[in-house]
Amino acid sequence: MSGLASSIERRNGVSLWRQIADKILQGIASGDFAENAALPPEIALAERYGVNRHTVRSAIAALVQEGVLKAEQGRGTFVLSRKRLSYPIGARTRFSTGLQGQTSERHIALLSSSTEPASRRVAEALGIAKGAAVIRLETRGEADGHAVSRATTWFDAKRFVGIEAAMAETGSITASLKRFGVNDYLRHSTVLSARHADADDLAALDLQPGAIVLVTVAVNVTLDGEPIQFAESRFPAERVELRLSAGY
Amino acid sequence: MSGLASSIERRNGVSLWRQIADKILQGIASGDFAENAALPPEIALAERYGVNRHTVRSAIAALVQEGVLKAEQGRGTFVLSRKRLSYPIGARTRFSTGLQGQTSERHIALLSSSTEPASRRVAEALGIAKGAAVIRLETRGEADGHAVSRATTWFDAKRFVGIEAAMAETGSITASLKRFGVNDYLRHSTVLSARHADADDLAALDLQPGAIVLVTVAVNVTLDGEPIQFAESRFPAERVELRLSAGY
DNA sequence: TATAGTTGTCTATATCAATAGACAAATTTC
DNA sequence: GAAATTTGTCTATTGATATAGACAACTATA
Repeated sequence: MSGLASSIERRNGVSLWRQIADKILQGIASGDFAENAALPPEIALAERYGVNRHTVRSAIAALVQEGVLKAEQGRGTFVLSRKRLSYPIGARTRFSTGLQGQTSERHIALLSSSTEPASRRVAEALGIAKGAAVIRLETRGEADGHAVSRATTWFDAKRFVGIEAAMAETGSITASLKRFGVNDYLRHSTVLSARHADADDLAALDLQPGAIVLVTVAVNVTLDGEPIQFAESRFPAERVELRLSAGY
Repeated sequence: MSGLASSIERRNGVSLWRQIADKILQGIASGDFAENAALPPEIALAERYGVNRHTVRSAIAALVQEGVLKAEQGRGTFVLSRKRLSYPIGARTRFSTGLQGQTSERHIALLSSSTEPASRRVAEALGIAKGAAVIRLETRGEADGHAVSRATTWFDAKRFVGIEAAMAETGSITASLKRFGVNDYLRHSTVLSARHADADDLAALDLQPGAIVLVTVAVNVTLDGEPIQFAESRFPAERVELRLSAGY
């Protein structure tokens, strides 16, 4: 790889400094720029990307703001360790077990909950009538104090009365479902896409505007094949990658 | 759902018109804006997103350029049918079988090929020594005349001598591997991420600058577990979604 | 045919983004 | 201590971005 000389596009709606900030992030993720080491000097980066030094400085300023880089006058600009989390995704993946070994502290925070009529999409996924009551949970996944996911989850309101309370108490979907007699469940289907983060995601995931999120839309079912949960999760692409293992 | 009022961020490196173009694309994908129907008038969109009408016009102009919308003076602006391709991904997925039923014509075009020493990443994936010769193929997947993927693939040069010729001839990885005695293979692991498209992707996938690509990095193995192929594929997020089915 | 609704074009203005050059301030190296 | 290297600050200029308002051109409908 090492996508060198893969140049920069002008007048496209994305400013040069943001594009270069993205390139530097890629460079860190791919190992081109080692962690805890100095970045090439600004003049070298400007030459490398074919832009003015001040443009590089804007990119660096944004990454310093994000906490990815640290600039020291006279010495250089340094890469703070910020490895991407690798988030396994598969039939039996749960949030807490997924990141085992990569982080020390992780849980799901319940941001808000509400009951609403099912949209067509939700109704079809859960196998209930359109307009039937569903419980919607807005949650944020956290690992080591950093937000790593932002999800919207729907349950059949009739079958899972009070699951929002269980969720707030336990901080775990799996534990909450157990209270309703669901001891095991499988991921039935997942659809993956990507887009720019919207204002909601930006705030919840502590991202800079323009950031990209990976989006998964999944249906979980019991071992009998009964759909119990429909969820859309957003992951910050700069901090998380999704891994599909063979044993899916 | 229906992320209404999820507002717009200013001075972040991404211009307002590009953010609004993204929102309109989302709206089409989510069904907020029906295909073949008229978009709300420019003034309504401007109010909805809290920007000037001219800014909305810039966004629409970009999407007209991309072929997503069609504006007609006096009548309105219309959504051209442009559904996302749903690309299945799993242990036994091949490009040609994957899109069956969704498109009529599909094949892989070989853009270029070369022999090079294996980087650390490639060597580890293929289980060969770093620096050993590998064949690199640059390909583009096409469906119905539209580019839907852009991939870089590596093979052990010793084991797959001349695979680039087979690839150019057959337009299929599966058929090419058959010539080397590989009648079946499995996807061993896949890592998923997303980023802004670089200049290469933009040209090959016919994207507008600022577009997002889904990135998969995969290792394919024979039934015996021998790694034979390492590939990084880029999919345009606005045209393709990846689907993981239960039967993975 | 008249009117309302919608897209297209034009002018003007203010701010952001990018380039350019010069020099200050801090650190490292000789 | 002097020189070289690197980040920080300042001024100036150009082009892209965003807002504002007015009006033309076209379409559909009453």
